Amino acid sequence: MSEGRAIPEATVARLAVYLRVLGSLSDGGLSTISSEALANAAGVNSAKLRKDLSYLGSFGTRGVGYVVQVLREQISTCLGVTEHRSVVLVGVGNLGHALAGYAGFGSRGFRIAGLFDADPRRIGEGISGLTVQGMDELAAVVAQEAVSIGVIATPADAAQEVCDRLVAAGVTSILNFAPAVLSVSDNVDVRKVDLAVELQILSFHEQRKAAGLKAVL
Amino acid sequence: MSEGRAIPEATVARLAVYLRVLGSLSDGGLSTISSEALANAAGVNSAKLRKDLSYLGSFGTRGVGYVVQVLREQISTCLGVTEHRSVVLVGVGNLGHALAGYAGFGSRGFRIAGLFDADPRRIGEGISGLTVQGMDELAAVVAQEAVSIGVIATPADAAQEVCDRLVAAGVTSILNFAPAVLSVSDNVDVRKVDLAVELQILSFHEQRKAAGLKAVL
DNA sequence: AGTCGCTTGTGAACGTAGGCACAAAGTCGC
DNA sequence: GCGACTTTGTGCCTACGTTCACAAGCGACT
Repeated sequence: MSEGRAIPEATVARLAVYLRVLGSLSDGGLSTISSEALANAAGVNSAKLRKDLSYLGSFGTRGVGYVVQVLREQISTCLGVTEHRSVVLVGVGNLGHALAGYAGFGSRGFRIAGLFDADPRRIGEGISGLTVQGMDELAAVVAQEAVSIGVIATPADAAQEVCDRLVAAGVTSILNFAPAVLSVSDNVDVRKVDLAVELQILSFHEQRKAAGLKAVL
Repeated sequence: MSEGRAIPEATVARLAVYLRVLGSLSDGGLSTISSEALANAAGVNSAKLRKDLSYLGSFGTRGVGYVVQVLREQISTCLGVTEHRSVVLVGVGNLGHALAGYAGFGSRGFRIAGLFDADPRRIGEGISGLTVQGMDELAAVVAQEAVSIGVIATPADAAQEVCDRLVAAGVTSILNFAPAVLSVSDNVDVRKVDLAVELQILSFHEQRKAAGLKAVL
């Protein structure tokens, strides 16, 4: 199966999870693993896992399984996180602070190249080794550090403007934590994480469980 | 279309977004809206929006559109957020702090009924009007405040244990921010948010864009 | 009251994703 | 070297989700 094949979106999301799980397993000293075992550790069906991996090529050994190290390299290459990728973070409020201090980014292939905020009172503040800069500096940092990903952690009403500035500066992928719909041109990818939406989805299922219970009574 | 019909998972996620968008529109004084306009504001296709709404029943008016207020009530009811739903948050580190202070929960149907942490040094700390409690208090709070949703914002290695304790206390839905796969019994719903995974998905698309560019050259 | 224009609600077609089950391909023991 | 056993890679089928396109329904205007 060649590298040229289009990889489904759903598969990409799972590959990232496999990579994380493989990291722990590898730290535990495991050198090879079967699809069954890895699938269990990642919480998916083993057939689905094999199909996912088959998009990257076929480098498992029948009767044995996969070599953990090889798998990590293949997935890292596919996801483009073989060397660290630079990101900028805009909005250093509550959530922005937490993100800036999140160790998981560094250990999983990302480097925060800059922190930005529109509020003059926050500029100059130091957060985990970085200094918060004003929005005027954004374009220069993005260009100089070859940043391709921007993270938006501003209030909703500022999100679209920040997004536009990021795109203007050359960013082509955006991770948006603000509860707002962003409109961007086709060549820019946006992923959104809305914490309240996640809770509401869970709430829906709770609602269903409660309704089901009532029906039984 | 009756309430009894099963609502697809994908639709539920979008309903939460519609509800958010309707909130802003309603604040802006709008009283009715067409599927086309709402779809634009929510960033989806209008046919999809109509189909989504049709799962709740049919209360649009042909030639006119939907009454904003009615729509909000219908969606709120469906999602089970007509009155505030209580949640508990476990893990008051970097991210936990941010979540505890997030105003969006309150305004979108949720109330934080308790903050918990295993670290004795954090117990007693006050965060946005609440006091951090020890894990021993968890079960009592869950029972007393009728909490059905738990949020895990601990390090990965503590996540499974915290999850088990939440379930034992009676929580039936979990939102997991820890980069770990949780195993739970079938009657418990888990949603996970992994910040690094989100970035890796964006990274993948960047990788593709770069590869495409190279192919052109 | 009748007609016209607009918008909903939905059937039908299409595309994507998931899961089973099995042949192919390798290892290990003898 | 050979046979038994293990595990991969994948073809096929089913289920889910998305999009199109249009008939049915409602209000506004005459």
